[in-house]
Amino acid sequence: MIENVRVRFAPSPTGPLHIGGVRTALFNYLFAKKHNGTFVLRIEDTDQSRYVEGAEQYIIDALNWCGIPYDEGVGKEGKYGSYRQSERKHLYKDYADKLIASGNAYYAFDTSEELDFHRKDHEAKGKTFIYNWHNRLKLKNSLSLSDEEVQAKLNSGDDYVIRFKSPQDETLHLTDIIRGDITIDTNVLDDKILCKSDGMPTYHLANIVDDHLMEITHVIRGEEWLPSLALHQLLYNAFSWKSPEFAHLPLILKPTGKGKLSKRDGDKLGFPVFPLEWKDPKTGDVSKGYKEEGYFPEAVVNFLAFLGWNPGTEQEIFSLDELVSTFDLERVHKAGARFDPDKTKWYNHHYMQQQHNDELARVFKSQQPQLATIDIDYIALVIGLNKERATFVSDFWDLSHFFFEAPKTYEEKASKKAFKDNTKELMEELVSVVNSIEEFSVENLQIQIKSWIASNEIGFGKVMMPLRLSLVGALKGPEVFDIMFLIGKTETIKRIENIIHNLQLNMY
RNA sequence: GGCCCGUUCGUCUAUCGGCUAGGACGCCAGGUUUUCAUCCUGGUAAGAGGGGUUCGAUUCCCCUACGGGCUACCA
Repeated sequence: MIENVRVRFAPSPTGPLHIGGVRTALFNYLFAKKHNGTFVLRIEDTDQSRYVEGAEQYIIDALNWCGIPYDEGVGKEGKYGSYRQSERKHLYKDYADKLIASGNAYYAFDTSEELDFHRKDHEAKGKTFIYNWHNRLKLKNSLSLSDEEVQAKLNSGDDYVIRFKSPQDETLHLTDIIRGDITIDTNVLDDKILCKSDGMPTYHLANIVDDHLMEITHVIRGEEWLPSLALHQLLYNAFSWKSPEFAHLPLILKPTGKGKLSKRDGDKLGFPVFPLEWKDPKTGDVSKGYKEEGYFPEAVVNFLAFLGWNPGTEQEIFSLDELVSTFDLERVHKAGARFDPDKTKWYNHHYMQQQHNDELARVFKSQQPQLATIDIDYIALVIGLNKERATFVSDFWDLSHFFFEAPKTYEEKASKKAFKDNTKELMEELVSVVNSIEEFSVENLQIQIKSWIASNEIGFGKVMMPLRLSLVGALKGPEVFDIMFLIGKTETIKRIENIIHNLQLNMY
């Protein structure tokens, strides 16, 4: 047990939270809970131009739906607030100034156009433009310009950024909990911008300052941040702060093809990429969500936990509590994991079996207009008979519509198989058998019908197949006797008579 | 292009120098269910390639190949 663990999930409110983001949040949550620590949600909204209305609330809703709520953050203010970086803006400038004072950062006046030119110019010559030790004295900044010039520019209100002065000729030894030791030559690092010309900090500065101020002990984030680790470590060193420990999670990749999982993959292959449905406020485009598609949060969490992590045993079904006690960052896999929609469905089918029938009935009823007037207890009984073959609540109608309405047609292929010369006569006899059953129970139905078939040496298939067809309209569904019992004696007879009527018309 | 990270069945993965390479999803077959599905049993299928180190390498090292990420006044 590690003491006083504080971790954070720090998304940017630029759109709906991607399923990969949910997994990052989940691993943070699991690690925090495992060590009786605190899970913080911090909103990294330093880029006003990318801010999307509703995204922040979406993130909060998504975490809540998954059952991995944060302990501290927006709306749950603790002693480290505010938890929105836009509201912490005033903090960062002081820290940037400290870095300038200590010689670890400097002002730079190069315009975006000038930098673009340098990049293109280098590219044309087959080189890469990196703003760092080897050319910073040739560019416009407080290292190359005289103090007077710098002061004049600052006073006149010229745009400037603050850059980190990355060191020369050093070898950095970094440690990642998942990947072990990583070695970096500081000469390939560039002088990253810490403060933008609009006065806002970039991710790098805000992130380090906030993680320090919020006393974050472990930074668990996606692998896309690995290249920034050196800079971040250097920043901690420059401030003489103890850095947290780092763990970079493998990325979630497309089910097929190249690259990381994207919104487009979900559209193309027909599975959600977001936990909740999202309507883009600008375009009006709607993206599917796991919740709305009928996934249970337990299934999503269980599946996500196994993308990049495993317990080392053969157990694959884990409740959130079990995950908390079993989770271990050391067991996180290093390589990216392809997303597998089939396995998600398998998990959902599993968790479907654990749902209560009355709760499923409630959801089913609310989704299906035809069920508006049907008694909820009856629906729950139907659910009980069909649950094991359902993956989603939305499967139930196809699976069980004949419990609510008589079949209107009989499946052609099944009819050919079921209807023989004497079927009409057999069904007529069956009606009287059914009619004679006083106490209409599954057991009695089974006993009476089976003994009638046996004593007349009819052959089970000749009765059971047309009977099923009369009740269901197809050769599928639960036990016939269960169906007969649930729909009741009157309806059962009505349906058998209906098939007799159809046979008389020689429709088959 | 440069830098960093990675590479076991189609997919998710186990193995921390002894392997007849295990499990799960998917797929296929059989059984149960006088239906369909579920379920059960079985099958299919893998350590990128080449060098080392070692009595012995999937496991450790190097090279190559391939994959991924980063390379913005985005996070």
